[in-house]
Amino acid sequence: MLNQHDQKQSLQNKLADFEYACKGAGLKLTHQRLEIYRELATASDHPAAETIYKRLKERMPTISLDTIYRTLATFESHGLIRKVQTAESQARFEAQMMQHHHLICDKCKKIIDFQWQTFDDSTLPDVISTWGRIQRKNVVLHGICDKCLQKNNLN
Amino acid sequence: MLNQHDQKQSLQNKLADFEYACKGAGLKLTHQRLEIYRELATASDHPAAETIYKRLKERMPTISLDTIYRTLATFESHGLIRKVQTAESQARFEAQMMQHHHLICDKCKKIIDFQWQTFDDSTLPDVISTWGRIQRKNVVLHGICDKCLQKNNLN
DNA sequence: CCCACAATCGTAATAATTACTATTTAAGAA
DNA sequence: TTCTTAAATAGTAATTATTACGATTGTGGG
Repeated sequence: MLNQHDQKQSLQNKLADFEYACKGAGLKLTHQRLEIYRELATASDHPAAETIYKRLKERMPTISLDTIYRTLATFESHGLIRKVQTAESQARFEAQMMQHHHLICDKCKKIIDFQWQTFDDSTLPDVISTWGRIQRKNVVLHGICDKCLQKNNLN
Repeated sequence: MLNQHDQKQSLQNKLADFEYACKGAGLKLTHQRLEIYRELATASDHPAAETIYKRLKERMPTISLDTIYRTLATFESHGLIRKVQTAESQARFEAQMMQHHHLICDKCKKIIDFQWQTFDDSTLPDVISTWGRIQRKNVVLHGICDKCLQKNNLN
């Protein structure tokens, strides 16, 4: 497990890792894949496929929405990115693969990443032991962010 | 906060609470709403709208899919049920409103509820404090359940 | 440089959800 | 109990999100 410092991996390194992973998986390194990955890796807002499409279209006017969806699915199946669990209708994605947790504003739907080492180190309750093989344990916090509280005078 | 024992609330009590909540919210107590709620309250598999529709159609042949969606949305906005966060395209629902957590099999997509008092009692990391107002904190565990492990010889 | 085949583009199709309108029904008043 | 009215439903149409398809393009190995 990498430490706090390593999480702030430079974009350079991420892209290098990405290229290496593509090579290893036999995935051709296309312009589109590189740009889609770069877009997701630099985005901090866990964008939906449609959002990525709109952003990329500025730089790559001919890119197709199908390519975005297909590529994101490919990336996910190779463990390069993850689909974020939300209760929204549109799926959202993230390139951050290090252990982290989510803080979700139920008003503006903004998702923030955070670390919680104490939780990561904790042992699961006994009932779980017979269930199967646990691969990930994550915390999801829901609430209203400060900005929304002030905007709507909900405080 | 109710204790462990109260969580195993009888269907009778749940339905009574439901009727009371509808009355309080000015929601008409229709046959459809009652049956949709009953179906969800007795289901243990966090069903999708479509699933509820199929099940109810046996007993209520004329019920419309639109009613299922509309009613579930109404229930959710009144805090009677919750939309479960998944990475699937279909939204899934639950009537269990007591504090609990989810264990999800990434193979068969089955979702199991579990309790974790130690986690519920834990305090959040400091970074969170300035974010806004936290309303829920939940754990989501991902993995492969025993059944799937044996079926696919993944163990 | 050329070739094979994987990947893309543009569009069509499907899946999931929401909207619309005529009709029905719950629930309060008479 | 019957009447009244607004809310809710059924059936269907429309929209949104995602996936599929077939012709064309482009990567990467030889």
